[in-house]
Amino acid sequence: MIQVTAQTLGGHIGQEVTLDGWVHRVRAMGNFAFLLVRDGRGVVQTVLEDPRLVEGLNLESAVRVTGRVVGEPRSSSGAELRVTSIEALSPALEPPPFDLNKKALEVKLDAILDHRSLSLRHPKERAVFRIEGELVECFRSYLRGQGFTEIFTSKIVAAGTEGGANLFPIEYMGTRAYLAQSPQFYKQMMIGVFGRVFEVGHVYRAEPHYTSRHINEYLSLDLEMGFIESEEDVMRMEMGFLATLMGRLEETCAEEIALLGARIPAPQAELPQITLAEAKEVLRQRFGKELSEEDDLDPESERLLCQHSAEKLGSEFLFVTRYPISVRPMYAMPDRERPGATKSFDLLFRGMEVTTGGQRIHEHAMLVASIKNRGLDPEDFAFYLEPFKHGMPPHGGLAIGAERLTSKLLDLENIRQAALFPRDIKRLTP
RNA sequence: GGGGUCGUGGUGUAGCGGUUAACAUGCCAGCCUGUCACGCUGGAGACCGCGGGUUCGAUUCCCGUCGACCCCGCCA
Repeated sequence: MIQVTAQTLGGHIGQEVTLDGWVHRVRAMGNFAFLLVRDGRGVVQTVLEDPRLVEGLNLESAVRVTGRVVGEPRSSSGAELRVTSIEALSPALEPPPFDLNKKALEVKLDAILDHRSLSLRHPKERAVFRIEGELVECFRSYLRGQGFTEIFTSKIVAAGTEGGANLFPIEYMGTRAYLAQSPQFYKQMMIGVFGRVFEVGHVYRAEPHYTSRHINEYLSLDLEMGFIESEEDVMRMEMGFLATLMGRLEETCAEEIALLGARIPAPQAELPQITLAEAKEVLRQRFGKELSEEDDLDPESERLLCQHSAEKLGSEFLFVTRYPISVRPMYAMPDRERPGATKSFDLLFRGMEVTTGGQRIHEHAMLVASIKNRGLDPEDFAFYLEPFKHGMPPHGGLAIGAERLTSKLLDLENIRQAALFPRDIKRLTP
């Protein structure tokens, strides 16, 4: 017997096939019925000449249906499966808590997350994660093509990379450890080994915030590259990745993108960039918003700048560069030409910061001085500092928040919708 | 840590100082041979989050509490 899926059914007209999936909807028409079977990626309309075949089968029951595929102009898909038998592999014990077969899942976020394993069955909910999976896959394949090596660093660490305030402490063999807030130190250390590395992994932030763009565990797409001329090399790498991603998503996720009604930006070889100082000037002149020199951008400014970029600079992306030393971590490379500034950047997209990156300090003495300037003790960073005594090339890197990029790409209202099982200030289950 | 909004059948909403608490969807029963958000008829399902107060009377007003969501600081 031929096994088909929602994707492949149309190629088997005239054949006897089986299809595995879940009872998505039943439309009983009297002497016959339409049974919609949802499988891992699509939904197939099947026809039952005897509607009693589904009697007593709740929605969401796992079934194996057998029948013949026929071309059928009356069906909007052009083909349908005429079912001769239905095997209930695992009947649903009760109806689902909300309607999974409507066009949109009209349920409050709270209920969606409380019943995550069920809400994800909705075609639109799960589409988000097929796209997110493609995004990660593209990140990997693009960087491999650029000579990067994938690394897997420990998420259990002895100290944080940028201060200790927002770390999750854990009990570790009688001593205190922390969940990693970033693979920063390790990816830099691996520059001395591979030259170019990347990592896809969860990172942890214990910040007690509750907003639509924060979760306490998020997927960080990190890269770090050695032998660079400046942070511009890192920005170019990100532009290359993003252009490739946009083209690829349109190819591999067309169905999901259409289902979600998402607007994927057209691939652009170059993305606009402005310095932080220029950005503040735009905010002042165009939007009447005053920010002091030390201020970082607040969320409203990020939204306004993206509006500006879309309207005047021809892109929904915008690099903001040359952040001051005061708002960047100790490893950020100072800009020799502009005292007080660093060779760093953020990437804004549709109103949100989706990336932070920059060139790093690679000279041992300068790094030690920077650590001391922050009131930190270089002794505490001995393991990190070691490779810097042994030929650490000029290097830089960045981190992309996968859920943030995904949620903005798909116009999701809340970042939690781009996390399978989000961890936030209140939610530890499911 | 600070500020705001909201808690009404399974789900999503409406309403309001006195109501048989409404609508949609789901569920149950019946009808329907081409639906694709199928349709039609009937039915069940809510002590209006919890506690206290004001009032002749509170789901409605006030206070507290718990919960949810949003914004800010910070960040991806």
